[in-house]
Amino acid sequence: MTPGARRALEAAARLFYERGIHAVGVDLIAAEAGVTKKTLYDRFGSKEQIVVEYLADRDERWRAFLARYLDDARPAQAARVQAVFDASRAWSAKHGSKGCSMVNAHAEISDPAHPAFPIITGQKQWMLALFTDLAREVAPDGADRLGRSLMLLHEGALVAHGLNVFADPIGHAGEQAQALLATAASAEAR
Amino acid sequence: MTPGARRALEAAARLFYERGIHAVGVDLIAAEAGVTKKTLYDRFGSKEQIVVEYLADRDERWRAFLARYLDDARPAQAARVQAVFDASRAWSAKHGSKGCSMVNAHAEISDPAHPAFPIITGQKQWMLALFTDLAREVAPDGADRLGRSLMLLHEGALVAHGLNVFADPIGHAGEQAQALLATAASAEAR
DNA sequence: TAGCCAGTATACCGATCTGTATAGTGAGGA
DNA sequence: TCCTCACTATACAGATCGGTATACTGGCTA
Repeated sequence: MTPGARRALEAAARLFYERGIHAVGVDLIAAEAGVTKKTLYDRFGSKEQIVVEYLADRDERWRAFLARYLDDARPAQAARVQAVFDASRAWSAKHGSKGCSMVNAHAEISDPAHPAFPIITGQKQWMLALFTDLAREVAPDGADRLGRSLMLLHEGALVAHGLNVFADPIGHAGEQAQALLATAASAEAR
Repeated sequence: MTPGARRALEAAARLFYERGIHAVGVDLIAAEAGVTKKTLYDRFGSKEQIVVEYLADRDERWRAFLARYLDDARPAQAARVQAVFDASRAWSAKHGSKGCSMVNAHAEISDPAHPAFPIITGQKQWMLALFTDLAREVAPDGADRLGRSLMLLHEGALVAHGLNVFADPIGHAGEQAQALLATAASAEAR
């Protein structure tokens, strides 16, 4: 990716997240990135493609960001579940608090045939699979149920954080997740 | 509200929810409602005001919709918590499955000074207060914590439902909520 | 009968939208 | 030296944006 393209994608990412996708025009992206529209269309071809690469890049960065937290928390699975919530809190602190960019993008993209659609749904599927995998060692029999519960707590916490419903919802969700893990583990030990 | 204004608000509500607020223009709203733009601006004054009344109307309708479920479930508080999730599932089935209109609107409204902002945050605050109130009788000491957990489950379920992460997330959240209530009640009985 | 009111139809305003066109600049490599 | 590549600058196209203007119609009510 050329320097101009990189600056453009960074500017687009910031603007899309802060103001919404439809509210941001290509002229503004170009101006904020210090490139011309010509450069934008030479590199990306369309605004839609910029949106796609914005979301794909977010997803990729989040997974890499999370991977470090998960690695550091090995090997206990309960600690690794906690690491997901810790990573989310750190990510939110760094990238702003308007909630999940995938959820927000989904609010603006109605057409399931939109090329960004599989990125959005894929990210959520991946997170569900992650939670289910983490749950499997703690409670093999109830892994699916436990994974889904962890997923709901996590998604709810991101929303509550974005809308500022109460203080530190991600921390609260992490604590609740630990309680869930403990209950599930003792239930299977029976 | 005049007949034309009512049709306009109904059309706007449907279009805003399905396609997003910024993606829908006033010309389209007028065309879909079978009114002219003159009528729109005579009745509402601005697109922003249409957005405000759309969200305020949604909020009002949801509270009335929920109130019937809550009343029918009296007096047991656990049943009333379940009623919130039952109401959410019925509401989603009736109004479409793109998640919470408040969360989606928040994704598109960046300015906290926007007149729709207090409606969005107010709705979430009201839901948190409701869950906390319901939790109070079950577990007086841990009502705040329990209320927040129920809130996270509920919000997470709405997101998961909108993004179609897995089947029937609202039902799953309801079950999880019941488990939480049972645990909290027995913990306080100790 | 007169006036008001909600509505229609149509045309227009300036601004902004995505996207394209032409022309030119400066650096690096074969 | 010559070509390619990334980039700048500027102008413009066609459509749509939110919002306004003028002129008119039908129904209700005082």
